[in-house]
Amino acid sequence: MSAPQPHPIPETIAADLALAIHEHRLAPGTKLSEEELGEIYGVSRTIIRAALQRLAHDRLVELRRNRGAFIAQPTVREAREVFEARALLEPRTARSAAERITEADLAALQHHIDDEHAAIAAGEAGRALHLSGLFHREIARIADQETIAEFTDQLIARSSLIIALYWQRRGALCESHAHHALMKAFAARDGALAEELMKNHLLDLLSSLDLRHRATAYASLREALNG
Amino acid sequence: MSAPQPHPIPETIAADLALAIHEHRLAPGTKLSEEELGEIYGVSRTIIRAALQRLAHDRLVELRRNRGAFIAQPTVREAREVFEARALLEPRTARSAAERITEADLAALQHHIDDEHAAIAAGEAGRALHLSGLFHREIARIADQETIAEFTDQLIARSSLIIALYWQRRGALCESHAHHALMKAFAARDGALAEELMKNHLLDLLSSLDLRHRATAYASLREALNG
DNA sequence: TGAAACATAATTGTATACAATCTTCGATAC
DNA sequence: GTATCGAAGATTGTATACAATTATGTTTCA
Repeated sequence: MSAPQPHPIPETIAADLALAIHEHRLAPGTKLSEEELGEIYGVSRTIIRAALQRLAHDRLVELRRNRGAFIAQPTVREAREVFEARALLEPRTARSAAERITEADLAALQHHIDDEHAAIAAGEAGRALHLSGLFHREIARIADQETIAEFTDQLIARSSLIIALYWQRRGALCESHAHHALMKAFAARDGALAEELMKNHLLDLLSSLDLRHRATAYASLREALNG
Repeated sequence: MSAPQPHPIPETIAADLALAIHEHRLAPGTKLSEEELGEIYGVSRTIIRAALQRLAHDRLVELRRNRGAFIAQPTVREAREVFEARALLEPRTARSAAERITEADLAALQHHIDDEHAAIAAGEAGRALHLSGLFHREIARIADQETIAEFTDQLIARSSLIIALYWQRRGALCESHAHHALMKAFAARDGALAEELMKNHLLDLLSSLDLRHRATAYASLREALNG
């Protein structure tokens, strides 16, 4: 959606597409036609190509030469590596965050959790997943490590694709408990506990994936973006 | 250099520019004119813009809207964060590498060290620095963690810029000893030792930076790229 | 002399046109 | 009936043209 922004620069469009991917409105493997995207956003292919290139660099989109752009389909190996990388970065980040978190930060985190619950209650699974990612993103921001936070952002985004492909038992709200426990550690400024909880949380996530099968579900571009 | 490739696609040009940055032929702050680059590489601005966008995503180039592209000038804070991130990723990577390294890998690493020494002996400081980075890059490859290796690549590239800006006492061949010690740990398949050595090596690098002053040195585009 | 304002030039941002490549689908041969 | 070849169509790759913005240098006024 959001066609007529004041400056529909590539960045804006890339962000919109990324959101659609996070929320599972665009499924892995979906072809992203340049002309169609151009019509949807009301810009020329020049802008679309820049946006697609950006997404490709974040590994959310795969560019095949002379073939076009497709929503990425992470392999089993990539899925493992992404969560292993997260398990390397985020626990340490959680520790830093716990050691410097402010009351305002705590309130913001709680807000994310509340929104996530509301989305689950409303049956908006995609939005809930996105908000769950934002929880992790917020922690990286609180830790005040911009460079690592950017890597984490990228890994969270790729996790959305991985979950779309390999998470079979979707209904489970397995994250809620872990996020609540993390909140308690943050509130107590217990860095060691936060680190341990985050580590286990990420390993739980990885083990909850079924890396044997791939789920498949497609949707048209206009359906996913215009709504 | 390297103007008439069979397919001077953006990727090729971005790699060439990245090499020039690694080898300190292009200094931080240098303006990258689209038209001039287009003439140098014999392609239109379309290709150049794609290459610049890619480099911007790797933080080697900064894009200022309506102003143009410039070789990035990492801040003091960014310099610290980059080496902290490396200190978080690379020691673990070195451990994995040590545990699975093959004889062929060892030979390749030794080859890098030899090349580096040859470059130092020949007074090619820029090339030596680049080869020093390749040593780290090779370790990430050996560890067989593609995702983390990519992050490491990016951090190594940014380190080149940081060294250009903040490394005052350049003559010192401070890395040689550390790389030799790492080689011994790898040869002994001693993961714990490799992890420890890498950690200290990176902290040494950070502490050898003078984060109070910025060095400045410019060169013309053609001078840096056509040679 | 110094600063502000304007005109001109240069550079980047975007759209469009054309070329190259791939896909599709039908015809033909076996 | 299947497979292969080929032509038409569609899509991406690149170059160019034009618009928008910024940089520069000159003029004018205090």
